[in-house]
Order: sequence, then C-alpha cells, then structure tokens
Amino acid sequence: MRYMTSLRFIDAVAREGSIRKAAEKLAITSTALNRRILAIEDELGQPLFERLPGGVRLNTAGELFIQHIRAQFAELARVQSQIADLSGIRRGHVRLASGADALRLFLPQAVSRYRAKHPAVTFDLQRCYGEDAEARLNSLEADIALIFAPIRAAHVHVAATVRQTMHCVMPEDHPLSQLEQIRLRDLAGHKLCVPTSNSGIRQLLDTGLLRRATEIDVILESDSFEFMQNYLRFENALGFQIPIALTDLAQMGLVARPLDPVDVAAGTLHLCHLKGRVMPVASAKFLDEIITSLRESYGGSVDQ
Amino acid sequence: MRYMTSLRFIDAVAREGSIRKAAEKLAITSTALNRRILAIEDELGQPLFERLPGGVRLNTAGELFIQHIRAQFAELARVQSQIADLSGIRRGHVRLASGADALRLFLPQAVSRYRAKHPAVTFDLQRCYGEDAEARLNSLEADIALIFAPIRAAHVHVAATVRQTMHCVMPEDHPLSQLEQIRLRDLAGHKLCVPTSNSGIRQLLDTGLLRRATEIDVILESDSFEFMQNYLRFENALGFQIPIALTDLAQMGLVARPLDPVDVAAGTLHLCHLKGRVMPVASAKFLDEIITSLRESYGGSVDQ
DNA sequence: GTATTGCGGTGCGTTTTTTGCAGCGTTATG
DNA sequence: CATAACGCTGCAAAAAACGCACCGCAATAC
Repeated sequence: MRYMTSLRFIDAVAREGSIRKAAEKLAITSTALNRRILAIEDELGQPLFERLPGGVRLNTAGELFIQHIRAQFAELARVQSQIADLSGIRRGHVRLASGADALRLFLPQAVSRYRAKHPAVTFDLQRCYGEDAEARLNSLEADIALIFAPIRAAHVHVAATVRQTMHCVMPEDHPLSQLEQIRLRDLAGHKLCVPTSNSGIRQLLDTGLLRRATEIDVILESDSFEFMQNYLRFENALGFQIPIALTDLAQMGLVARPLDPVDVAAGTLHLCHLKGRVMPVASAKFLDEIITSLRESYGGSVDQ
Repeated sequence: MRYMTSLRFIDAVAREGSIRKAAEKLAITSTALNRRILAIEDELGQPLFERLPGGVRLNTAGELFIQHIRAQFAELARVQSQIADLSGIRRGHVRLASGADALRLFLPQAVSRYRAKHPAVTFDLQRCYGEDAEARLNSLEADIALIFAPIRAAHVHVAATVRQTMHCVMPEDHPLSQLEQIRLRDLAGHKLCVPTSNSGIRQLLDTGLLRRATEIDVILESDSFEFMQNYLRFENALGFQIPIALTDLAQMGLVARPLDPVDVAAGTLHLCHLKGRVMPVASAKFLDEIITSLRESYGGSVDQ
C-alpha cells in the first residue's frame, strides 16, 4: 500500500543500518530516503536513529516506532486477507519459518494440499533454527514456525506439539541395521554424521552423549540433511534424524532405526505463532491445516 | 502524521456518509478527496464504500478497513505518547467519555490534579450516555469512560466500579428535608424533576417506580443537572442525583437526602476502557489517578 | 600525515503527484 | 419538469518528491 511507503523505508533503513545501503535496495537515491526520514523524525518531534560514522542505528524511540510499524504491516496484511475472504476466494500470503526437518516432505505436502484448495494464497518459507524462528515471529517476519527445539521466548504461543523419537539413519547393509532399537554404546566404533550444533537434533544427541559419557567418532558435521543422506553410503556411516524428516530412505538404500529413548530423549516439534497476535485468515486456516496433517501422520503423539 | 492523511480522509468520509460533506470539513475539494478514495480502493482491489444516490456508505470490506484504520490511529497515539515519555516529560492526549454526573466536580478535579503533575498532557471530554460511551470506546474515539449505567458490550473492560446511592435534591425548606431517608411513597403529591430517559438515574428511578407501582408528578424532564438544580427553588420541586454529582448544594439553598435503597436500588458508576487495548501512557496513568481519587472519595464502595 | 572512502545532510532544478476548477451523468425531491 | 445533491472525469496549476552535485565529518589505508 502506497501510504506506507515512508514506513517501509524506515524499516529498510533500520534493517540495513545505513541510509545509503537501504536506498540502494529500495532503488531510490539516498537523498530522497534521507529526507523522508528527516521528515518523519521532524513530525514525530524526536529522532528515531542515532547517526554513527558508519551509518545509523535505531535509538530507543526508534525501537518503539519500528515495532509499531511492523505491527501495522502485519495488521494490514491480516485485514487485507480478511477483506479478500469476503469475496469468496481466499487470498493472502503465509510466511513460514521451519527447521530443516519439516521442509523435507511434510511442509511441501501441507502447502501443496492447502494451495490446491486456495490457489490465491501464496507462501514463503524461511529455513531457520529455533532461536532464529522465534525472532522472526517476534519481528513479524514470519507468521507460523515449525521447529524442533525447545521454545525459549515467552511471547511465542505453541499451537501444537509432536513428540519425535530420534532415529539413526544408515545404509541398509550396515551392521547396526540388524538391531530393532539402537543404544548409544552401539555407536562406538562407527562413523557418524551429525547436524551442526544449532540444530535441535544435535542438542538432544549431545545431551545424551554427555549423560552416558560416550565417546563417538564424528566424521562429518553438516546442516544439510540432503547432503548427509547422500553421503552416508559412501562412507558407510550413520546419520541422525527425526521421523518428520525421514523420506526417500528406501530408494536411496537407507534404513532408519530408533534410538533407545533411555539414551536419547525424544524431542518435541513445536508449531508456533506469536502470542496475542490476530493472524490473517490465510495463516490461521493454514495453521489448522498443519495441525490436521500432523494428527494424520503422528496421531497420538500430537498435543494441542 | 502526514502519511496517514488518506486514512484520516477515509475515516472522515465514513463518518459524514458523503464525500462532498467530508471534503468540506477537511477543507479540500471533493474531487481530491474522491480520487484519494478511488486510489485506496484501487490499491486494495476492492471498493470500501457503496455509492448511493445520497452519498456513500461503508460496505463490509469498508467496515473491516475502517476498524483497522481507527486501531492504527489509537496505536500511533500510544506509541507517540510512549516515545514522548522517554524524554522525561509526559506528553499525550486523553479522551474521556463521561456522563453528566462525574463532570460536575469529580472529573474537573481529577483532570486538574493530573495536569498539575503533567502539564504537557491535554484532555478532551465528551459528555455522553452509557451506550454512546461504549460505542466511543469501541470506535477509539475515547480512551476512558466514566458512566453511571450498566455495561452492555462485552468488549468493554471495567477497571473500577463505585456504588452510588440515589439521592433526592430539594430546597432546604422543603417539607421532605425533615426526613433522613426518603421512601418512594413520600414523593406522592410533590413536584418532581427527572433526567431524560437515556440517563442511568432515570432508569433506576423508573425501575423503582414500576416495582412499587407508584404514581408521581413529573413537571420537568431535562438532561442538564445544572438547569434542574437552578430550577428546583422556583417551583419548590424535587430532583434526583447521585453522590458524585452532588455539589454546590448548600450555597444554592439545596439539600440532598438519600432514597431508601429498598425502593430504588443503588446504581453503579463504571470506570471503563476498551478491552484488549494497550492504552497510551498518559491515559493509563490517568486511569490510575482516577481510581485513586475514587477511592479517596468513596472508599469502601469502590471495587476493582 | 595525508589521501581515500563511506557516511549523513543541503541547495537547486526537474519530474511526479496531488489539487482545484469546470462540467458530466445520475437520482431523489418538490 | 425543474432543481439540487451526489459521485466522478479532463485539464491546468500548485505542491511534493526526487535526483544530481556537493559539503563536512570521521574512520581507515597507505
């Protein structure tokens, strides 16, 4: 919406930390942008930015104002979506923040199923880790987050949770594939691929290893499931995943075996949105859709 | 704020029900206003107003949008007040909706006491009746309402209540001034002045009269306490008021006597604001101020 | 120490947007 | 049938926003 141009500009400057850089991104000159900001500050009667030699930074007033601006963006989006809903066709834009786990199979399916029903709704998926996802919810960059990590922030509302048992992924001819359930001590002497330390899987794994004081051979650390999965066969190594990320195993010659929950606790997948926020129709309905899908796939281990 | 001009214009049109009339109030031509509205509707992809032969009226989408607009106004005011608070001086604007009762003595005192502490805060008092006050809270035209009437709407939050016994006001030489407490049957044969029927006092009175099946002589109906109070002596008549409105009696040669609560139930004065809304600093603090004042004046009969 | 680079801010001419005027078609009213 | 009030549309004028060239300033590079 046109009337929000100045607000969008301020947001951009706040993000870039520099008027000139923001101007470049916005495809205008820095002078025009500079004057818009001066004008707003003048109207407001107080500066929003501190001028530093290397750019600008929000001051306290600016922090308050930018929060207001972002809330307005989100509110406008919600109202627009609600208005569009009046005319029968559901329009809107849903911004998802997800860990690497859910975007393998679950979210693509859920999004596609929803879009089949409401083709005028567009999506935006941001892959990110737990803390990051919470920050995005808070700054209204994301509407819904689906993350496999403990929730830290109080302002995040958990709409549903799914318990997920840690699994070990390996080539089907790997010796450990004979076991029905794997203990940590079984891993000794085998080559392991683990996710990077900001991943929820890794954190659970580390906790388990620490408690059991187990030494393991990590040969590869990666934040890409896809890479890891492809790599396992070359080295006959073991990887770790949670059920929602388990896909394509058979056709890649891989199998998954659960880890004994005594060694590595089951983690929780959290479906969240920002507390106290009225979501756009499209997002709210998609949230329902996800919960239904989760319940279909994981039945009893879904809590609301 | 400049960037909200179009929104302010839409609000004005919605209120006036006509582009030309709104344009006149806004001191621009109707063409300019018309085009702004067409532009917004165009951007939004849907009309906000129905065009009628005699003007325009909000359609459903418009209702949704105007609500959004008003919420934005209120939010901006809140943020501005919060920002101003940072610089030490509390600034802001408090919009009060009050019945005729509280604006006689109580509110003037409370406002003046608050302004002595925070001279940069300005006030706006709208006198109105119960239902109207609730509507103003809802449309964000008022921040705080102090009304002597039952609360109907669910979206109104009651911050405090004060029980108020109905009183009879009369010239000091009136025969009924001998009584300590007045029963409804005592009123028979006396001349009475009553408030108009949208007043909370009148409603309580009517309920009492109905229950006791009492016939009374109403000689004057007025929504002005001041007029009524001045009039009583001329006709040696009786008026009705609640304690918060009792002022200047002695110097006008008047006295007040409570009505027996068995006949006319004590009413409740409600101090309210809109539920779920974050109030501007100035308003929030003034609300605290009022509660303190109420407690000082009416102690035990104040509930929170 | 000096040159350079990148920053926010300013004067001025140009471009884009907004506004006001005159006038159109339509509909309710007397 | 005339009148009045309404929303809406060309077109020219007024206003706002913009881009360019340039300033002063601070940090960094040489």
